[in-house]
Amino acid sequence: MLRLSGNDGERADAARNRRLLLEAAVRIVELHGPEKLTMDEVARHAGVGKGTLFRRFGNKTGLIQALLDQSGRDFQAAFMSGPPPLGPGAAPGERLKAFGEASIRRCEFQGHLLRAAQEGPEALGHPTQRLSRQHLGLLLREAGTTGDVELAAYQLAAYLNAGVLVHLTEERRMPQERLIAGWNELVKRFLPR
Amino acid sequence: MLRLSGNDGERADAARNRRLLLEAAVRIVELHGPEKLTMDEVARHAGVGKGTLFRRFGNKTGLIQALLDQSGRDFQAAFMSGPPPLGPGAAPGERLKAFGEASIRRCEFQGHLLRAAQEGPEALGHPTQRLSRQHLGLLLREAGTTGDVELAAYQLAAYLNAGVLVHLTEERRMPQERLIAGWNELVKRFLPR
DNA sequence: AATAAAAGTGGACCACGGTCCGGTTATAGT
DNA sequence: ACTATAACCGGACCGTGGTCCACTTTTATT
Repeated sequence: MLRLSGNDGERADAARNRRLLLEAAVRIVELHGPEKLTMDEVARHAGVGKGTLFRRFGNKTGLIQALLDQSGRDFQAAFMSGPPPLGPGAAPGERLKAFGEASIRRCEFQGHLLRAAQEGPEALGHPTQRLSRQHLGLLLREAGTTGDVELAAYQLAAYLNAGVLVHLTEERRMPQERLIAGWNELVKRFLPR
Repeated sequence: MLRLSGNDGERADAARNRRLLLEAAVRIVELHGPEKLTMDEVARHAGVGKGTLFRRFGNKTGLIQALLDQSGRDFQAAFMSGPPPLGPGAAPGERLKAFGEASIRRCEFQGHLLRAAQEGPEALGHPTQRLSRQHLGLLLREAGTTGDVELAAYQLAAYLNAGVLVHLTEERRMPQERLIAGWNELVKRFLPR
């Protein structure tokens, strides 16, 4: 029987192409902005067929998530096991504030990509989003919030949606500080007094 | 100089085609569901060219908004000038609760269309959504909520987003009553105690 | 009734996301 | 080295949303 020897169950040529594709995508975004990121162009710049691109990343959302993967992992690691106030060690209320602030700041540079990755009917079911809500729910419970905590997590997460945040900053021209202050107010409303 | 005589600045043939197109769209949605609502099919069933369809409604979102227009106008009229508790006359807190409940119930039958109409980067800037947020902000102010009321309206509206609501009901299988109770809890958090 | 301009019309055309499948290549076992 | 097979590859192809523009129809004016 045949077995794979690549470290991730991925053949060497496939791994090479994944690298080429990601590099091409990064170059396109840096040079021409996220709106020019089309699947055809990525494949073309990588010198690879379109089928390969879709086999590697599933769809455009998957490609964008791969692009965001590094900073996404960093972010997850930070709030799951990093230093306070984002990570464990601080009071849950402080961690909630830090979580929102970090999310909002992340939108400054990656807002458009994040929005693209978060739109579509299935986005809310994606593991990354689930993890965020789970984390929010956990902190709320730790903080002693009563009632339907699961829904409360959805309510908090809804405000941190990249589509909302980008609209607020670009269309409504609200500075980050205001969005962060708004988040802190919101969090305070959820904490028991 | 030429002038239009149609009541809405629309030529007779154009009005006829608008009617045909809307009827075709309604038929398609009723018969085969919203996912089968393609612009080509609508034009074909209406016996009209695609260019005409796009001239009338701008884009697919515009067509869907036109489909939702009737119930949307009813809803707006209800909370702007209808009977309490949705309309003026009731306490602002009660009106807020009624607003959310009505929004959530509307999603039961029109969720998928509403979601389609609300996705995309420009949806948050659409007049309908602006009006909703304005209304929420007004009620919050009337209720004596302090702080950044404008952002608070965004925070409330974010939970009533059709994408969120549909996900909650269909993916997470939450009953409407729970979503409504969650809304009431949320509203309570925004009211001064 | 004739006229001219504004408004409307339709379908060819385009870009993009996504699928499919016959041919190719890397890999494990011999 | 040879072979079998799973994984990979590329690009032709499709559906959909949206644009474009030469042609037709309505309408106010005369």
